[in-house]
Amino acid sequence: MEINSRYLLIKRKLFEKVYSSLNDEQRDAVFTVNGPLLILAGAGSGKTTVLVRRIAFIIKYGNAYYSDKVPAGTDEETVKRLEGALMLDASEIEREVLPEFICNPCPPYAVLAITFTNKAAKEIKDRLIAAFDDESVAGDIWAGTFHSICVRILRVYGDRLSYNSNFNIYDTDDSKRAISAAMKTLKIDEKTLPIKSVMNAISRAKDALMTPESFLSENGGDFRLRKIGEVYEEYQKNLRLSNALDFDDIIMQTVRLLRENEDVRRYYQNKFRYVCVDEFQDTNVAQFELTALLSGHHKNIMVVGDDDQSIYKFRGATIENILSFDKTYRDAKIVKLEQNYRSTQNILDAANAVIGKNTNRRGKRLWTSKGEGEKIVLRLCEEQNAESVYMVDKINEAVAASEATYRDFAILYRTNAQSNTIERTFAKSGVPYRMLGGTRFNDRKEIRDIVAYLQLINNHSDAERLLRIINEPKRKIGDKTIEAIRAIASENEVSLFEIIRNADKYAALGRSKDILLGFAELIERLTQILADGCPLDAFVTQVLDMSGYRQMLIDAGEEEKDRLENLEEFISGVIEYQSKTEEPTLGGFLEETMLVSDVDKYDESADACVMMTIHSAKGLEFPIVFLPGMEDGIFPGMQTIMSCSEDEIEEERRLAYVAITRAKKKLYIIHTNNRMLYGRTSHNPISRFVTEIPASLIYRDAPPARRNDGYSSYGSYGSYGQNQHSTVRTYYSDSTANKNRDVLGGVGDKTTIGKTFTTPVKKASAALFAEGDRVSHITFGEGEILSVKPMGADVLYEISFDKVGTKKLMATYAKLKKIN
DNA sequence: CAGCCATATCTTTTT
DNA sequence: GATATGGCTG
Repeated sequence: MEINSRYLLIKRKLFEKVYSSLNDEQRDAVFTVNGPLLILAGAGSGKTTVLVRRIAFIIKYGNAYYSDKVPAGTDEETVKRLEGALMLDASEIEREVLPEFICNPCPPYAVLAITFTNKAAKEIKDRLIAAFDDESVAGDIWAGTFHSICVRILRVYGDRLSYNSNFNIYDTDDSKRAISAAMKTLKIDEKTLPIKSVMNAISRAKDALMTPESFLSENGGDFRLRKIGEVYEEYQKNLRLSNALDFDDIIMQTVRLLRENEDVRRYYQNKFRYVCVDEFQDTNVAQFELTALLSGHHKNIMVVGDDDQSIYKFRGATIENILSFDKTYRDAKIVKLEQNYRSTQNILDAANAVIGKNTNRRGKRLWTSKGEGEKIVLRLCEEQNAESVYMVDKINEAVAASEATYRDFAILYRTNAQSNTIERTFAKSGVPYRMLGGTRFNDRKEIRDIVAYLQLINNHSDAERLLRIINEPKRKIGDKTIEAIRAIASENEVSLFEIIRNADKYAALGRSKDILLGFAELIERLTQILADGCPLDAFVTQVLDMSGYRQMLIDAGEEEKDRLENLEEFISGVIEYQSKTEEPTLGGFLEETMLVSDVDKYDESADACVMMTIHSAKGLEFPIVFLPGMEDGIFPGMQTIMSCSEDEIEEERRLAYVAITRAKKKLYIIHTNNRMLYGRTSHNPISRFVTEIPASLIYRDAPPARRNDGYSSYGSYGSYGQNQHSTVRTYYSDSTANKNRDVLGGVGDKTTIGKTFTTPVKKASAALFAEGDRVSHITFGEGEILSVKPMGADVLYEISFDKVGTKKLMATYAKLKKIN
């Protein structure tokens, strides 16, 4: 063989040995450095490892592996030496041999890694620090969320879009208030046009990079959409006057900045030699465009994702981004990671079977070297309490047998509504648990208020924050005064604060002018105190004192004690920020407050079961997973079923795939005969996704035999039931044990259960109306019933409304009235 | 302007 | 069934 080929071959072997802890595909992904690269990473396939090691590889070795360059003077002797080096152990090779292959390595500041969540960004940063053993190298790498990276760019170049660099960020709640205000200005009634749908439409428009102008010109024909477009226009105008951006703006305006400013675009395109994007299946149009722009010069864009785990369509993600990546980037290389390091083969087979029913996917098949493992346990319970009790029992059994500890268990549900029953049962049982997704600390009123003060001090133009606190504590500034200020401000196209500061110049503000001037002075004095170098924590205290906010809470006495405590905690947060930040500033603190939620810092060390929605479980793994409520009507939900849209069913199926693949060792699937939902008992059939799992993978855990009441509709495994029954008892320590046990076993005299069981469940509002009837609906107005279809316990009406066209409505939800 | 009662609503959520 | 919001009244 020719000397050059031998050299290249042995070089690659040396790299492969050093990276032998990775599998072939993972290694290929790490070594592929140049050009567009799509990594299709199945659940549990070591995605983050690959991402981090690839970045480290790029910085250490550049294109060393795939480069065909052979150094001048390479001869037989060189090759012999390298062949000899193969005998060395991996760390020796890495230390002594690999450096001679370095080929055009990349400085750390030229690498950009983008994620969706702070948690993911932090994990990548931490692992990079570990990889380099040198914090400064890792620190130079741009690793952050889409939003944090865009804000970083906008703080520098925002002036090109006429944003001041101290712009504020509006979260969903602020933006809701602002949209509501815009609708008021336009005299659009929130009843005819629900604010939620307006918010959603505007948000989707921004995701798709549509300006108010393009939105209006595209949708001018439709009355409803035109109204939404007008709100969008007004809202956007106000954001600008407030020198504020909402979450969607942060991305969209960055794209605009890069598109419209060649020098800025060039600067970042030259800067970022390598762009890496995590969770690519969750990107929307704007984010896709952003990554394309940033990588537009060097074209070294790597994206990792899993089309089968795309579950955020409702917030604008377009699965097409990942499905057609190689159409956008014709020369893209695709690497599939299908080896799973998390679950047993049974669990993977179940997941493969379910997701295999989807058509709109690239196709992957997860496998593991772990072996089959236990079967998936399928359990039918009578109703939702029994379902919860079953989970408690299984957890107690396993813990008592020392097979697991509490933290090994996760309960994943489709909707938060399911969590109530579950939580109640767990609370009674004494099993320690942790529930994710409650109200966040930062969403509390007092925290939002103090943050609003700080935001207003940071950026006097911020209208929403000003309105939030101008009368908090009460300053006798009422609606009329505010309306007057608004009118003047809007007329002059200046900020509200500007008007308030000059309140004495406007006759309309006559009576309130002293109060308004006093408020302006308060804000300006505080601004001065900060400018004079007051440390942040002391400053926040000043704000609380001078504004009278703290006094207001103290005066309220015992009732508001919690709020005072929360404010103390907030100040601790400020102190924490100060100590970890080199140059703490108010702006920096506020940015972190807005862009970093407190959800990701829950205590993982506590030995407790975890409960959360399937959505929030994405990316996590647990030895034992319970999936309660696996019923058609819940999962997939009623809305999805009624939409009759294959796309939406596929999205739900992906969610089912995510749910199944969270489990490492054991998976419990639970469904019930009767379920109380929205105040009604419904009997849902088992989820279609469960029926898609091959029976051979499933063990049906039959409930214990019922008392001789003739209703044992399921095959009764009497002895098993008895057995389990007594096992259960052992672990209950408190007084509620008997009650729980009764529900589970169905042995007791729970009349309610008996009733639901014996009486056929009433058809909700069955056949109240017939085909041809004229009905009226609270939002849709009047219409004619086209068809009546019984569906489970409910009835589906297809109604042709006079004003809004044909809609399908469930009798239970649609409050319909007959008209004669 | 605050507090109370009536009413509507009922996926999924991070930034 | 539970909750959040809104409108109304004192």
